[in-house]
Formats: sequence, structure tokens, C-alpha cells
Amino acid sequence: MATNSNMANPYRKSDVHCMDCSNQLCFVQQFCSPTWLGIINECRNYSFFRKGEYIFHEGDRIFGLYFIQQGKVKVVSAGLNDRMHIVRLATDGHILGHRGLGAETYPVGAVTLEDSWVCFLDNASINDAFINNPKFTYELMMFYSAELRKTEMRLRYLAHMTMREKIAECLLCLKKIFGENKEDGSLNVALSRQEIADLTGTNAEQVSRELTCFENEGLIAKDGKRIKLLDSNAIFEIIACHKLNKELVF
Amino acid sequence: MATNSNMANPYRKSDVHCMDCSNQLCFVQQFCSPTWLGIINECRNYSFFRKGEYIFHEGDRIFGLYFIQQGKVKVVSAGLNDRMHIVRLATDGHILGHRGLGAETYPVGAVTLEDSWVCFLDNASINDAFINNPKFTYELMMFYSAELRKTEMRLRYLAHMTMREKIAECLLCLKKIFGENKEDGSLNVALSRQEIADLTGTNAEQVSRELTCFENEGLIAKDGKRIKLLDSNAIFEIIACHKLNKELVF
DNA sequence: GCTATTTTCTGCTAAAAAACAGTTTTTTTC
DNA sequence: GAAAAAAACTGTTTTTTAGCAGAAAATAGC
Repeated sequence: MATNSNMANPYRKSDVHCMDCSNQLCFVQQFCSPTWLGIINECRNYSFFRKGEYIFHEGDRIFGLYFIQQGKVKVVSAGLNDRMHIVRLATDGHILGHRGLGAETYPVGAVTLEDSWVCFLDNASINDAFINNPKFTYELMMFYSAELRKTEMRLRYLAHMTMREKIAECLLCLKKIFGENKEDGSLNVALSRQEIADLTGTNAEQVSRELTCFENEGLIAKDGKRIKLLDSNAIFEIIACHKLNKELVF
Repeated sequence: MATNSNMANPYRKSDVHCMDCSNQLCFVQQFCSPTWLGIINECRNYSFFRKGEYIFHEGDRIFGLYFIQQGKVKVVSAGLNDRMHIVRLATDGHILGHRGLGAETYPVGAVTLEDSWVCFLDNASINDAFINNPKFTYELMMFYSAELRKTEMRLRYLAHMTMREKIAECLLCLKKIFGENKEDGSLNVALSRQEIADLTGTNAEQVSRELTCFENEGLIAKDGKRIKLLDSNAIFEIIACHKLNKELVF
């Protein structure tokens, strides 16, 4: 519930034109026509969020779509007695606030895991972009369909895996989404034990215990929140019995 | 693993033109131009699947998209030692085989829960339809985005709910998807205890036990596979503590 | 309509996971 | 750099869930 000037008034122009944006993964940059890129550049809002701030809250009215220009975000949903569930993790080029049309409210909230720069496009602009950029609409459809498939697979894994397996799967997912540090090889994201628990549907104690096990088995090295996967193949072996599609999930 | 003539050669023409199809929920009928409806009517394949038959198997190559004209289908994924997981349930107007483009394989299989009639459109036709019907592409994008949101919510529930809660949620979902019989008020779908277990991520014994509890508490009436919800509100109360969005899930 | 087969139910036991509690370590704040 | 606060760790207890087994009921086959 942190307040900052950007939340109250998250409408700031970027000095950089969409055409010159460093984020090559942005759907707008990739699939909108040059003409439209200019239009979108004018109507978009660029804002900065400090670590731990809400980009939007669960229950907020939907005004448009958010594109992560640079940063790391967790998409959360409030659960039983203050318990949070992390629905999804997102980083550079990812989209937040699916289905930014109509007068509905967000079923989830979005909180930054570290300082992040986010572009915002309101419903009207997005709608115009859809009408005038069939390629953009098509690619977004393909993106959602791929995301749906991935989420359906995760649903299956979470329903049938043990704690140990879920935590192993989580570590591989974190590697896939955020990558590893080039210098020391540790995961490019620092989550608390509680956040890993919120992600896997267990509790912080269990995560702590299991990570200690993994370390004793030589699968990982840990230094506080920084975790390094020493043997990804061996970690994958833990969940291999579920016959999951490596290309699909990781 | 049943074999029938339709599986080997599921290419049969329907006597009914797409324009006159009784399924008003079909995306093609709703959002393609009249001209394109004629083209699609010519290139689609209409086939019949008896109860328990596979429409496609996990790992099959993707050749196109399936539209359920009439029937009930479970989308499944094989798990640990013969255990199945039901990823999703589908009925009239629903789409099977997301992302029917490219040379990938299905991450899931589809099995009919009862006799069903299914339309099939191959990749090339679907692609042509996308290019020439922006409205169709747009609506499909919206559909996937809504499905994604629903699946993300389900992911959250399954991660944090107890067995009792999961089974309660499942019953309400079944009511939402298949509706209730007008005559006796029972759910319009007959799943085995094992299938309910595959849907909720538990086992048949647990489901049996919990349904007996629900019956003793006056929440449901059951007669074999036919289940009747006697007090939907009381069932919802079981999961109300998870603060789930009633409109979103049910 | 009877028999065989499958499904469902229910009690019991074993295993897994959650909850609690207290200690240690790390991080934050002044 | 010390004190306070937060996070992480670890042992123990309690609760929940899974697995097994056998009886009862329902369904299918002849």
C-alpha cells in the first residue's frame, strides 16, 4: 500500500521514442506499423515504480494495458488470512492487465520485485491499435494462446506434485524467466522464502527446509536470497517422472 | 484407446450449412463475414465421436482447430503412473486445440464424455480466416485472454484449497459449465468419482468420502453419477474464505 | 434375470504437509 | 556500529491427505 507520486499520477513521458526503445521484445514495437508506433508513442504513458510498489491493485478498475519496459513484477492475488498467492512472474517485454477492455476490474494485483519502468496504454488507444494493426491483434492472440497452454500445464503440475517437486519446478521456472547472472551464475531474481512459498502453494518453513536439502545434495548453492543452480539436469530429474514437456515449460 | 471409423477418417460433411448451424455460440458463425462463412463451410470437416473416444491424443501433431458443435469433452494430460489429470472441460461452442498453427504437437489430449459432434478446420484455412476476418481474430484473442484469466485463478485456488474446498469448487464449476437438468435439477454431466478426482487433483476415495459428507450436510443429493446441488449458496460458503470472484469463476 | 465386472463406499494405516515455537542469522534503522 | 526488526532455519506436534483393502452397490454382458 505504498504511495508515491507515480502511482497517484503515473503519467510521464519518456524521452525515448517507441521506435528507439531498447526493449526489443515489446509487442507494440514488434508488430505495429511505423505510423502506429508514432501514434502510440504519443498516447502512451511511461512511469517508474520503486521496488515493492503496486502497479495496480486487485479490484481496481481496468483502464488499459501495461507493458514492462524494464523490471521484474509479481502478479498476486490475496488469499486466506493475509496469505498471498503469486499467480505469475513477469519481466521485460511482458504484458500486465490482460484484457484491458470493458469496465471490469482486475482479478489480480501487480507488485514490482525491483525498480521497474512500465508503459501504459489506455483502452481506447489499445482498441484503435487492434483495429488498425491486424498483425498486432494476431500476435497478441498467439501470445495469449501460448500463455494459456503454459498455465494449463502448470495447473496440472501443481495439482499432482509433492512439495519437493513443486519447489524444484519453481527453481527451473525462475531460471527460465529471469535467467542467470553472467558473473556468478546465480538466479537473476531475489525472492524471499515466503515468495517462493506463495509461488508454489506451500509455506516458508517448507521452502527453507527443502532448499537446505537441495544444498546438502549439491543441487544448489545459496547465499541469503541469492540462489545458484549447480546442477539443473539433476533438478529436472526430480520432476522427470511427471513427463513434462521441457520445451513447453522451461 | 477406442478405435472407430471417425477417428481414422474423421472427414465427413455436415448436411447443415454453417449459416444454419444450431450452435449459436460458434466463433466462426458469430464473427466471420457471410462470404467467409461459405468458404469455411466448404473446407471444414464435421465428425462424430462416440462417448469415451479420443478426438486427439497428447503428442499428436497439430493440424488445426476443433470446434465442439454439440457434446461434452474433457481435455486431459497423462500424469504419474496411469494417473490422468483433467486440464479443462468443454461443451457446445468451445474450442479445442489452442494455437492450431505451426508444426508443434498437442500438449494435451481430448476425450468425449458423451456422444459429440465436432467441426475441424485445418491450419491453412484458419490462417486464411484470420487474415480476412479481423473481427474473428480479435474475438479469439479476447476469448483466450479471458480463458487465461480463468485458468490463472483456478491455479491459485488449487494451490491453496483443502480437499473439501476443491471439491466444493469443482461442483460449482460443473454447474457453471454444463448447467442443471430442467426436470430434476441434477448437474447436466455424469462424471465418475475418479474423474472428479482427476479434476481436483485428489483421489477417488477422497471424493467419495467428501460427497458423502456433503450429502449428510444436506448440500447435495446423489444417485450414482448424478449429482444435484441442493444449496449452491451453502456450497459457495465453503470456499468464500478464499475471497474468489464469483463472476469470474462461476 | 442372473452372473461377472466395475465402481463406489468406508475403515484403517502410513506418509506428507501444515502449524507452532524457539533459535539463529540477516537486514534495516538510527 | 549498535539496537531493533525482519527473515530464515530447525525441531516437534498436529492435521490433512494418500494408499491400501475389503465390503457393498451399481453397471454391463449374456
